[in-house]
Amino acid sequence: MTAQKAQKEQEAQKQTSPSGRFLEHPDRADIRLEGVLHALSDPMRLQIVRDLAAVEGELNCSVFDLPVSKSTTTHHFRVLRENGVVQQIYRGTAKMNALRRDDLEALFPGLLGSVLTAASLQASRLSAAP
Amino acid sequence: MTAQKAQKEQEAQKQTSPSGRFLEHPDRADIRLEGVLHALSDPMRLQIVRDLAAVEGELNCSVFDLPVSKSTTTHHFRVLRENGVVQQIYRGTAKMNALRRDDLEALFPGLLGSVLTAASLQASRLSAAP
DNA sequence: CTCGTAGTTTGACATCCCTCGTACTACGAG
DNA sequence: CTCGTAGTACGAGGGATGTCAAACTACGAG
Repeated sequence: MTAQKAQKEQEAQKQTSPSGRFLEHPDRADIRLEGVLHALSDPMRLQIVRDLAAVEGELNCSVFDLPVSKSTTTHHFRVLRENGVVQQIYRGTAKMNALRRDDLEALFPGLLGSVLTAASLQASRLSAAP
Repeated sequence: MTAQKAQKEQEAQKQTSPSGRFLEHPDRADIRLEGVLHALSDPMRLQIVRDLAAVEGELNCSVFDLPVSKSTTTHHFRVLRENGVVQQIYRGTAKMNALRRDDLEALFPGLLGSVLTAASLQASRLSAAP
């Protein structure tokens, strides 16, 4: 499922779901470059974004094998969402995550790609040097 | 003067200058993507980088008209230098600053460009909507 | 030598950020 | 209905960050 479909699904949930499990997302126009850069400047969050980019779809929180507690994981996903980097939506007990590729590309063309490339290069560089 | 020339000049100073006014810079291999993103995620520092990029050369600290005190300005330049974004060198009483374009381009191709483009786009976007 | 200019250092302060544990809620399976 | 799973909320602690003012250092001009 694409991020756009997920967004529409969330819109639908806002009107039909009785339980109020909604997640606030910034509008595209409210996403700030400084916020995005800050969100990406944490190693844990950068790893999350790389994983999300790798699968081209959406992932639930628990597939990420992060070396931190559950609360900390929640915190990092919240930062990514509040800064407009990811789209989150509840599906049953799971919370699915997807990159907001289109929004980011429209606002900051090429930025996500070069950050992902840079992260890959750095990862190779660091693992190659013992 | 280019950043490379400035670096050589600093190497020379390390051996000849009696006063010990040197500034530590990370080697290219020690520059980390997370650090660069963090350095760029502050509005003040992003503005500095944009100004440096605009002139294609080097600028001393005082040409930046930042709405903060002198100590805070020193602090921001230090963060940029310690994270490998700028090259600094003393020339008389002035401290000249230049982007480390080549190092950044080698490590993270396209990153600096897309960040600068994104910053320009955002600036237009924000100033256009009153 | 003396002075002004440019920038640093130090210390302080408020705030934010990453992390955690514990208690809690929402949902699906049975 | 009951239970297990997935994730949230709520502090709280410890460290980093952005900001400032005041005292200081280094250099060039005169």
